[in-house]
Amino acid sequence: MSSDDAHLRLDQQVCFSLNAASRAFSGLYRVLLKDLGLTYPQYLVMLALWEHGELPVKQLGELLRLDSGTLSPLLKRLEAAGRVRRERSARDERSVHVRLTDEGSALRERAALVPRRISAATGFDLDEIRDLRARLDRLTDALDTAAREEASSGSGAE
Amino acid sequence: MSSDDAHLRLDQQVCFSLNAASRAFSGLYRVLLKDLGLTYPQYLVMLALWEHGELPVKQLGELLRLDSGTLSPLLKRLEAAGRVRRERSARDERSVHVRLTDEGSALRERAALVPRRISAATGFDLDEIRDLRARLDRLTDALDTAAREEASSGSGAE
DNA sequence: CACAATTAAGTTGCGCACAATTAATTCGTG
DNA sequence: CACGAATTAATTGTGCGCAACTTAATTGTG
Repeated sequence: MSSDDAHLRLDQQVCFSLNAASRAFSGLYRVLLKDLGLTYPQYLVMLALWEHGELPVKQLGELLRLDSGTLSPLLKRLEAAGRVRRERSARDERSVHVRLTDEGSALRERAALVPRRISAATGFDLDEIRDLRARLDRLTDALDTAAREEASSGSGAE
Repeated sequence: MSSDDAHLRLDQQVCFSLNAASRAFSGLYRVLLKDLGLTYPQYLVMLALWEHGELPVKQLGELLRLDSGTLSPLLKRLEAAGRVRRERSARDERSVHVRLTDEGSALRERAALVPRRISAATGFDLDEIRDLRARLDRLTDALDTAAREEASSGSGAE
């Protein structure tokens, strides 16, 4: 209704475009990971484990920005599928360590082609990818900060 | 293990960054929309209705890239909250038209501030936003195309 | 006109994301 | 050492996204 409708609408569409792109990625990953019996979030967990070997749930959550409400059932499914094992730490019984089974490690070979096919599908070159990633990470930081501020000013004690 | 690990890992992170940015947006919208009693997907539906007044579910799905499996329950919730009404079209009884209630229309005023606050939170200027959106839309198209090709070559007749 | 193919919504089932809560363990401080 | 605060996972509940399927109406073709 005001004069800056165009501005406002455009802006709304950044999030919309972002959302669409994110879902498009998921769709492609879904197809590529189907044979491996992995979802995209499960694939991310496997990537982290292939790189680090073993991780406490806490650290996995920090790496992937996911909380236990998401990770606990996800890890349960990965364990049921024989890809990982979970065991309480002896040193700190609050902590649960996730590590690959032999089957989980072996899956790495079969997943080797995935990144290349994703890369090819984007049609972006390395510089473009780097640039896009940088912008997105900057955006994420800005949004996270704003959300925290809104949350604390909205109902907080000030 | 191969020489292009860096390339592969970077690439994986585009999707990761994208996903993170998308969730960060959701988080901020969640805070801003809380008072209105809307989720972000519900807000998108309301935006479409505020713009078009009334829409068949089919067209709503095309605008938002969502299918009936997602929209049907979402619209049911919006209807239960008194924001929209659904009625079967008289001309074509397969089609269901969604239109705003008075309460739904009135909500527009209260949502007027949201885009501005989102815009401010990104820290991006108009050109940057336009550019980012263009890249993301290009990416989405490329990924959608690739997913379709993978799907048809994976199990299709050719 | 009849009937197969198509189209539009809805339903079911599964997995993810996240808020809120709970349970168990560890830490910190008196 | 005791006990409250903090930390770590897990659980519960709600909503979204999507595949697969169902139901009902319309369209197209003979």
